[in-house]
Formats: sequence, C-alpha cells, structure tokens
Amino acid sequence: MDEYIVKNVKDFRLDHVFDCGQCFRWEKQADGSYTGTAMDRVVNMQFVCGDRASEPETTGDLIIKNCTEEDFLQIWKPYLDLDRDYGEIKRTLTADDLVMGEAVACGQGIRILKQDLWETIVSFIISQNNNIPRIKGCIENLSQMFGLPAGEYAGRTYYSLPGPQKLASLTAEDLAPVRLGYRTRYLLETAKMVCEKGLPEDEVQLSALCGVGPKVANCILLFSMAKYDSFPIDVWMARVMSQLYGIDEGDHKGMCTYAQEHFGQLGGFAQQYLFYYIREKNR
DNA sequence: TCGCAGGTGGTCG
DNA sequence: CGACCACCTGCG
Repeated sequence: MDEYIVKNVKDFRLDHVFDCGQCFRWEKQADGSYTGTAMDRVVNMQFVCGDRASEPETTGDLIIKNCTEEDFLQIWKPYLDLDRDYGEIKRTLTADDLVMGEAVACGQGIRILKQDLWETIVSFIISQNNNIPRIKGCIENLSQMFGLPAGEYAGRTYYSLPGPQKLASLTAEDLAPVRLGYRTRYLLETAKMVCEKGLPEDEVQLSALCGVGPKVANCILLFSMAKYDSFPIDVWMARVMSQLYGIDEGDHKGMCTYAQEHFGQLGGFAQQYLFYYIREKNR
C-alpha cells in the first residue's frame, strides 16, 4: 500500500485537528491514528512526535497511509493547511491577550482544514441544533445509503457524500431513514438550488441557501472557502466569549465586532482555539 | 417525562 | 428590524 511520510511537521496534532469541531468524518483508531475520507479518497493518518525531549508533542512526522505523493501534494497538503505558519499565528494572537494564551496552549496543534465545499455545506446544515454523535450518524447514513464508494481501508469500504444532483433526485421519503429530522427539507431545497445556480461563491450566495443562517454560513466560509476572518458563533462560542472577554452571552453582534477589532484577519483561527478550549474544559 | 443539542425560518410587534 | 418560538431526533 502506498504510504507518504511528511517529516518535521510543526504546530500539529491529529486530535486537535480532527476534534475542534470542523469535520465529522474522521474516526480515531485504537492505535491513535485517524481514518477518514475526504475528496473521494480514504486514508489513515498517524502522527509520530519527535523523540528528542525538547521537542513539543506538536512537532513530528505525519504518516499518511493509502496515499501517493501526487495525492499528498494535490489533496492532503492543502487539506491540512500544511503551508501555513501556525506558530506565527499563535504568537500574534497571544501577544497581548492572556486568556487567548490559555486557549492556544490547550489546542496547540489545531489547523483549519480546507474541505470540499459541497460536503461542508451539507455537514453544517445537518449540524444545526444537533449534537455531534447524531451529526456524524446522519452524515454516515447519507453517505452509505446514497453516496458512492470512495475507497477501502483495512477491509472496510468508505462512501463519499451524495452530490447535489443525486441528493436533488431524492424525496423526503427516500431520506427518512437517514434521520435528518426537519433538516431533510433544508438539504433538498439546497441541493435543488445548487443544481440550478451552481455552488455558492460568496457569503451572499451562501446565505441564500435554505438552512444556512449566519452561524452555518460562517462555518462554511471558514472551513472550505478560505475566508479566515470568519468568526462562527454558536452556543459554545457565546459561552467562552462571555467567560473570557465578559461579553453578554446573548450579544452575538458584540462578539462579531470584538473579533473583528481584536483578531482581525485571524478571527477564524482565534475562533478555533477558543472553541476547542471551552469544549475541552467541559469534557 | 422532559430538556437539550454546534440554529434557522417564520411570524409578530 | 429585533425578539420569540416551533422544530426532528435520540439521549440522559
């Protein structure tokens, strides 16, 4: 099997990357590695920390199994955002912000994935007013029932999400076993819209989709459209912004303004560190 | 049993 | 335009 090794990756940790709320399709294995699918590929990733005691556990070699060099360069390198200097981002964010220092220390290995646009739209429409195990279940059901096989790993077949055409061809009845609840209608409407008008290219087109409000739109912008100043605010972000910065939990607008003024272009990265921090604290 | 979970659309005033 | 509130579903 093809295997690709990336040496000396910095500011990286798989559990931080895959457990900071941006993706739902990576599964932790017994050996600590993660298997998952994205961009119609199935791979297994393992991160081996450097053995020198001085090295932090966020520096090491990334082993990607079921991956050619070409796939790494074309798909996984951009997907994992490996060309960006997260050390620099963390230094900037924590320079004059003590509480952010605490948050960053907690999620040192976070990276913002560059995910497929359609998959991100579907995932975050499903995510609304929902809990993570159920979100994962819905996405899994949808893929297995209506998606195409993306590949195999360790004897198991993985399926990719059905595309907009496939989804638009289905009825609410077809989708009932997926257990999407009232989000079924959102997904069908959105699939039809994308078939007619194409994938959204900016925030306005994104917000025109059914089931896409400000929070979901910001997630899509941040996780698949490279708009790194996006600052999605959900219940957890409202909590952490209230706890750390004293902004009223109901004042989402005030939080947006605060993020713009204090985090600027790095708002999305700040959001990830804060989100991971508050989730860890409540684990 | 009932509240709640990574919000949004619809409906009021 | 801002403040409510119903909403599928499954779990504790």
